[in-house]
Amino acid sequence: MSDPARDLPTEARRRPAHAQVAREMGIAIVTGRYPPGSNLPGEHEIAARRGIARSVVREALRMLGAKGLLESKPRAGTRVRDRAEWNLLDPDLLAWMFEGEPPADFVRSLFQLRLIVEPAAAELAAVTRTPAQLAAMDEALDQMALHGLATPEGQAADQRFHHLVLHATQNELLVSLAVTIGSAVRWTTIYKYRNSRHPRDPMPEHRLLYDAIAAQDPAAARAATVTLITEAEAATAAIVAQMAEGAG
Amino acid sequence: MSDPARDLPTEARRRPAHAQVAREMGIAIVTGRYPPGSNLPGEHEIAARRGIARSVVREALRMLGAKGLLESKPRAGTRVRDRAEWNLLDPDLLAWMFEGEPPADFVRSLFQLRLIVEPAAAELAAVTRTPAQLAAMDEALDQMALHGLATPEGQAADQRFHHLVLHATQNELLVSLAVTIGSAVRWTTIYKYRNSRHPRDPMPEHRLLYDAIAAQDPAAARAATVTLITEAEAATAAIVAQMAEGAG
DNA sequence: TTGCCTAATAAGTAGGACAATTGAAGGCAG
DNA sequence: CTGCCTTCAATTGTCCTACTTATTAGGCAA
Repeated sequence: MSDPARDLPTEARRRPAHAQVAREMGIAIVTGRYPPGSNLPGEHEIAARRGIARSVVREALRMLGAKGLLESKPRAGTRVRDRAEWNLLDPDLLAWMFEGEPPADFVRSLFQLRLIVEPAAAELAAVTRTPAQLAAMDEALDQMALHGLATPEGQAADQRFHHLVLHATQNELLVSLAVTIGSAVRWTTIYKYRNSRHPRDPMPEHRLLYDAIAAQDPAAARAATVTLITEAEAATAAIVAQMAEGAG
Repeated sequence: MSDPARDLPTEARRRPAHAQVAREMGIAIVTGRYPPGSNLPGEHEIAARRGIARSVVREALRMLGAKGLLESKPRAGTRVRDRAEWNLLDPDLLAWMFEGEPPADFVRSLFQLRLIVEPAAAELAAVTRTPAQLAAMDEALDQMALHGLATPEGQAADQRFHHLVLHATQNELLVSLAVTIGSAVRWTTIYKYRNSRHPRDPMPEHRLLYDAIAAQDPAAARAATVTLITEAEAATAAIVAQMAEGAG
């Protein structure tokens, strides 16, 4: 009952120190506090400043290096690599991007990518889906309709439905993309329902997509997906504009 | 003078130990030697077996963990995560996949992804490309025609051309995808020209794509890209079949 | 000016020690 | 016998300290 900070997704609950440090430094980098080409403080200094061991710092730096953010050389120090070399499709990186204020250009890129990948995936899924997957999609939509998209359960069902569609393509690279995109889309959904109440009921479109996949109609599946994403983008754009208004 | 193994691209030239270990263990994991769900040897044991310090092992494990391959917990050890949680869009992971024998299903997924992303990107690029980018593409194609695709220079020019197309979309997520896909495609190209001599001259199709982008004709750009990838896939499939024949 | 050589510096590696966590064995009560 | 609880031990997590290696800046000589 009295468990403080349990339903606060922003606060981490007892993660290893190296993961914590990696997260904080990763956010600092992707939000521009350490711009590409600049050097990070030395390992000793970072460790001393945070009161932790150098090994922890090094493990964190290795993690960020594995994501393409950093490059370390003796004597030269640790440099932030050029943005083009970052592995932006990394789920952590995506999430960290949205920790700062959302860059409008990045959101645009994200929806553009969705508009490229997901309609094509829906086409594929309409052909390759199994009956079992179809049933799972049906159930996810039921859950979604039951709870509504304003609730965490409903949002989870939404995510599950879209993930199922990607998964049905039998293409593990597309599934991997789904995880990445999904983590980012979660953010837009949260903001959408935080700032405006029920902008539109997306259930009819979702059902349309489901019906197309059930009927194994690729063209209809594509059309339904395009509609879905386009509307989501429009809604998000409205929110972003509203926020910019409020800020300006 | 006496510097052995200097011009061997397969062998790493003095990389840090932690990167070396991460690479070797990463390959062992993605090629199935440590299957998902299984536990790795303990950190002490790995260190002792390889004759290195545990700190080096831990840094390597953190790198693999950052790519979604591992999950470590006290007492429970370090477990290989489920394949669905791997970050397959990571360039290193992609490269490591091809260190073993190429999984046919994975190659299929790769070309399917290319067929989804690159034609759409070409459409975009045809509209958004700048004159400077167009000129760079032209030069890359000239280099490609000059050296031929059988040479490293020609292959580099090919990569550069495709990268330029993606870059012209002004979408950094697509660019990031390009790096990933490109690193994998490099493998297929190498094999293609190692096992069969000049299966087909791809220059006309490349020029067709260039002309479409120059004319800002999205439909033509899409069509040309589809042709390019389809032919590359057919050629690769033939090689894979040939290799399977030779193996069986 | 140019080239080499030295020295300073920061990352890389090693190795040991202890703490924290947690899964599992074993004991206790029902 | 069953199920909960305690205790234990194994493994990762963290810290420390020393040393090594690579790299570059800057001095020195030609």
